[in-house]
Amino acid sequence: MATIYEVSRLAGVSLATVSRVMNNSGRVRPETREKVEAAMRELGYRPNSIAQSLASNRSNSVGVLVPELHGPFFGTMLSNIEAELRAAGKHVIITAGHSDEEKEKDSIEFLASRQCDALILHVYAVSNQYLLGLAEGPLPIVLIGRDIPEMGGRCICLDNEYGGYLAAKAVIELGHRDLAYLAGPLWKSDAKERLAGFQRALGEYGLRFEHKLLVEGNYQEPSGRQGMKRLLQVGLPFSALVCGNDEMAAGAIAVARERGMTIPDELSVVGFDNVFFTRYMHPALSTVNYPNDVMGQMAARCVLRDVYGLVGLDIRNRFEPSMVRRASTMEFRT
Amino acid sequence: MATIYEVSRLAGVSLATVSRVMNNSGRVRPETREKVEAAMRELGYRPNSIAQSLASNRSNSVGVLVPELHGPFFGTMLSNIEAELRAAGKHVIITAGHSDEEKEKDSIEFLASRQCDALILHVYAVSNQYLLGLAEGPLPIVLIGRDIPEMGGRCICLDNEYGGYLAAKAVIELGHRDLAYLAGPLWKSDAKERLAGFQRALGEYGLRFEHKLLVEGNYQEPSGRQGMKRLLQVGLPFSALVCGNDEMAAGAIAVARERGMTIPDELSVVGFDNVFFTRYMHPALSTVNYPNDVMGQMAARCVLRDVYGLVGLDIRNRFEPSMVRRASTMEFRT
DNA sequence: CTGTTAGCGCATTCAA
DNA sequence: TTGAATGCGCTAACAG
Repeated sequence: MATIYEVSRLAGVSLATVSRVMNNSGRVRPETREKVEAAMRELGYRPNSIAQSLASNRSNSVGVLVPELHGPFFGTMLSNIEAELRAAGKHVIITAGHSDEEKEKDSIEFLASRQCDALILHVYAVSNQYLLGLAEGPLPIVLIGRDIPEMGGRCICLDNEYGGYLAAKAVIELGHRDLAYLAGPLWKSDAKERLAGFQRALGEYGLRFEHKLLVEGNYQEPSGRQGMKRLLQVGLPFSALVCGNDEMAAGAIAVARERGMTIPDELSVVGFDNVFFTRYMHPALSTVNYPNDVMGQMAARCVLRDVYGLVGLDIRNRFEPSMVRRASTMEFRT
Repeated sequence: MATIYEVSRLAGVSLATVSRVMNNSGRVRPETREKVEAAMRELGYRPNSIAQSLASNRSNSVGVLVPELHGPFFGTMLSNIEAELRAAGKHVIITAGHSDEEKEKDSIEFLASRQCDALILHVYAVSNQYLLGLAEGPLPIVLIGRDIPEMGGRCICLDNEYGGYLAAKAVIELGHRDLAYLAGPLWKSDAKERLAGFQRALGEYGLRFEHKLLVEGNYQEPSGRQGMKRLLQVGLPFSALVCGNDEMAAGAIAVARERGMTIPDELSVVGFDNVFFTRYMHPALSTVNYPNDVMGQMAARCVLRDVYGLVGLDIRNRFEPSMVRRASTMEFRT
């Protein structure tokens, strides 16, 4: 690997000059620049970014922490974050926090020790207090999917409560009056908010919230299956099921089908997130759209602007969910 | 941020000693070690990994290049790579190559300039020659999903040909004699191999391969829809459809259903990869299992062993696909 | 067992 | 516009 020193010798200039042409910093006479560039080409020179980082105290890499790397939800988010950052020449270091406080903190430490210039976090387990403390430190952070007002514009989030509201409203307006709810893990703020929105809709339409028809899952498909079984055991009738996310909806539908129910004729089902596979399901799942792709992009732009000083970036912080009507819901019929 | 120098002063020892306790290198008297550790704790010291990398010429990070970050297939692969490497204290830098030669090379340059200790690559577009050239360079690489014999044990791959064979065999043994094939992009080696296996099975069972019932897609769901439409236009009957991957199978099934066909009664469908959503489909998709999770793990172990010198790791290079029979296939009936 | 010393490859003053 | 000098924080001989 050629170093800057060899380039400078071949070009007959000093280290500093080579550094200047690399970074377009300071004035360099065009002819000198040419000489240097020729030397770089001849040697196949590639700057050592580690050394650059050490000298400039800037690593050009941003750490990203999401709950999981697999699964339909975070993949698209990561994809957009990477694309946006990569286009700006920044590296992405990715870790998974597994919704566990210990692991989330561990990941953050991990990324921080790697001298990331900024962190993009989608975390569940760590407290707001912890995050605020972190935000006061020297390492800039941007949050996705979590709203902490004190953090100013450093949160990219969705109105989950309204999403839950929309989901309930969608089936209520189809005439359903007995709704069950298959919640995500209620210690997670988004799951709790979605449920709250659901309950608000019931209230607005004068429907009673039936506690027995609320079951808590963990956002995974198997818990959707389990939850559906529990709901059926309750013995109370319900003609519509609203789910905390799409994966649980998929599980619930599978169980309903095993029990001989047809969807949507005997049961309308609504998911949440609008992950890609909802279109492949049969019937295609009605769900609440979560624009996690552009939200990922916005988080990336946030660090591009705040940390790397890029200007003229279009950035939005708050997003509204929207209802996507497909085939898993239909009018209530007795 | 406290530096090693401040720690050494507080502990009343030299830089070198602090370095030794950090890296467990060289003998250090227990009491000295204690003093140093106490000082580190008191200062909340975290080593600057950039500086470590520069000094040791080792970045403790491995670059990973996959075609896409989203989608069901690579997510689980990445997840396992990250987990395995992370457990060993290594960082993962992820980029996407988008099956484009330019972008793949670009990504590799990108990762190399970041001083990765090794690269794990799942690439389609770059040539074997290019990869062999790369492998001769100073940067160790491990390939997933691609077999280049000259690379020795540095390939983790699946017998795609056999997978295609199994898929065809599965429906043939159910009595189907008219099979259609919805291929992946045939310039990709895995797509080509899967098709070859399919054809071999036909031959072994004395069936003729009908060119008109071969359609090429691009591994994405919309191309599955398109492909299915094209197949139906051909006018030749077929009672079974074998697909190059699960996403295309999902698209094909959607179209079949729009045309009023019932699956599997009127058409048996087989996918490939066994991605997670095949279980959520209705009917659940019969498919060929691709153990990309453990394959990712094995690739990670490969670099752990070859680059970081870990020993005692269980590593397998070649994997066999297996048929997963679910509900989308059934016996042929006239 | 511990301290001294010399870089790793580059950015960045300050002079010239 | 350019060059010389200094240091980023740490590892790795080498010496003691």
